[in-house]
Amino acid sequence: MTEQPAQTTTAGDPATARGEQTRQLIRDTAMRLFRERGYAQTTMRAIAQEAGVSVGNAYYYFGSKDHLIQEFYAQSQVEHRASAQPVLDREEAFGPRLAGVLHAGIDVLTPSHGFAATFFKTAAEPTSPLSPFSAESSGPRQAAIDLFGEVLAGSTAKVDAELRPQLPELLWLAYMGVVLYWVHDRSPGQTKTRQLIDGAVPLIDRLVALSRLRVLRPVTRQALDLIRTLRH
Amino acid sequence: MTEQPAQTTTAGDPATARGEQTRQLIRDTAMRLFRERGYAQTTMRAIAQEAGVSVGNAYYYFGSKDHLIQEFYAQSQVEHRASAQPVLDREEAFGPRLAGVLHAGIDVLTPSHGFAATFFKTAAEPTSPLSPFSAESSGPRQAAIDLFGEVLAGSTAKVDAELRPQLPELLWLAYMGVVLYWVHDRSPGQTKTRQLIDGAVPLIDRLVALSRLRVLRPVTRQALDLIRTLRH
DNA sequence: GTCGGTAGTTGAACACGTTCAAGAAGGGCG
DNA sequence: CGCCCTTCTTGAACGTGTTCAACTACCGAC
Repeated sequence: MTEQPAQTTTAGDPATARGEQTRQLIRDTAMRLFRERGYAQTTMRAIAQEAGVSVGNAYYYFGSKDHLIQEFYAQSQVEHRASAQPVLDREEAFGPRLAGVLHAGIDVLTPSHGFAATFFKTAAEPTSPLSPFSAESSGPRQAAIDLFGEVLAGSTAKVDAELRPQLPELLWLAYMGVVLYWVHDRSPGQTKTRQLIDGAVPLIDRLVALSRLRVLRPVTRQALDLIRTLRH
Repeated sequence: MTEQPAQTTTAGDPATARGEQTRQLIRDTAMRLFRERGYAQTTMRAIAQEAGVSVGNAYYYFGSKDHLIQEFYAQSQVEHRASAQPVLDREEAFGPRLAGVLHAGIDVLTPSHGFAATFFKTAAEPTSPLSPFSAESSGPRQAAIDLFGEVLAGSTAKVDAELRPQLPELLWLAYMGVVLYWVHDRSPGQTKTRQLIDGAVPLIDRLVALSRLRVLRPVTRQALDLIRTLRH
């Protein structure tokens, strides 16, 4: 439609540059329609028509309708990382850092609450490449875990030596729990989820501090052993 | 096909007795095919054909393919309750009671691991009536929570007075976590899930006992307050 | 016995996600 | 320019879950 020079705007991978703008066009159209109508109500035919391509062409770039979700997934992760940066720069204490990063994650997701909720079912399926535990999404997952690693590393918190290496992954798991709650949260503006974060963070903060307590050492060790056993 | 007397075998609700055996026939056929071929590979047409009815007739009894899952759900709950009974009769200590009931739940689910895993995605969708948190499944859910109430009530465990009323629901939530792990468990025979139960139960047992400890009182209270706030 | 209404049943039709054989576009190379 | 190969694009066709207007079977009332 629009006339443009030979080189792509983003100047990405030159080996696959040819269809790149078509790919982005389809992706952006899909994201828009998902937001406007919801996931189930957006048909592949509608996406193709609005993007001005054929149905089959959409399938050339995205193996299935679900794969379009993965696009959303990756995009959200990047936005989360970016919107968490100010918090990591500003805060020093563990609690505020964690709370800030969790809130930032929900901030990013909030505009898509309606349709994100619908598609999270796909993410829950173990066989799906969309599962946050799957190998296919290990990239975004590791990035997310690393983000919580930064939360911890940049903080002044004193953490039990045995707990420390496991903590980022545990915090990520807690974040998954927050997202799960958010998905089911029907309160206006998902305020309950905000309460969950604000309530759970001091609790986590406290528990992390308590993990160094003598009485709790055996429990801590027991729990960590279990986690190590269960990791695949 | 087969000749039978006027009264139904189960002699259930007389008001809706007429189509009851057709309903059961469709349900049983669906469950069998789900087990044999998996959920996605079983078509509504195949169910109808094998049951010897028309496709539309299956939809007369079950609003959607998903609703057939709910049937599996309810059935599993009943079986769980039944297979947990010996444990509740035999054991007196909290730990063994809890472990026994959790293992019983997985025992019931195990033959269906293949297809149950696939359909749990539907249960994760918040808008779905299949969600364990939804109003539609409040019946089975309450029954399940009550089961954990029995685990606690019949035990000799000493529990913090404030924690006690919340504990059955928390234990059910933990059970949901076990099921979630089981769904993703690819280890042969799902042995990892068994390890999870055997590892987590002593931990829970220990934490419940510790909840009465003075140092932990504030944390316990803080956590319980949060939970009460978040319940809808 | 006949009538009427409810419960049950049917199969064709619809919209959807997905596939695929066929073709078009583009570019390197003689 | 002509050739070939890869990349990209198309739209018809398939199988699926679901709907629905029409039909049949039953059963109580008159």
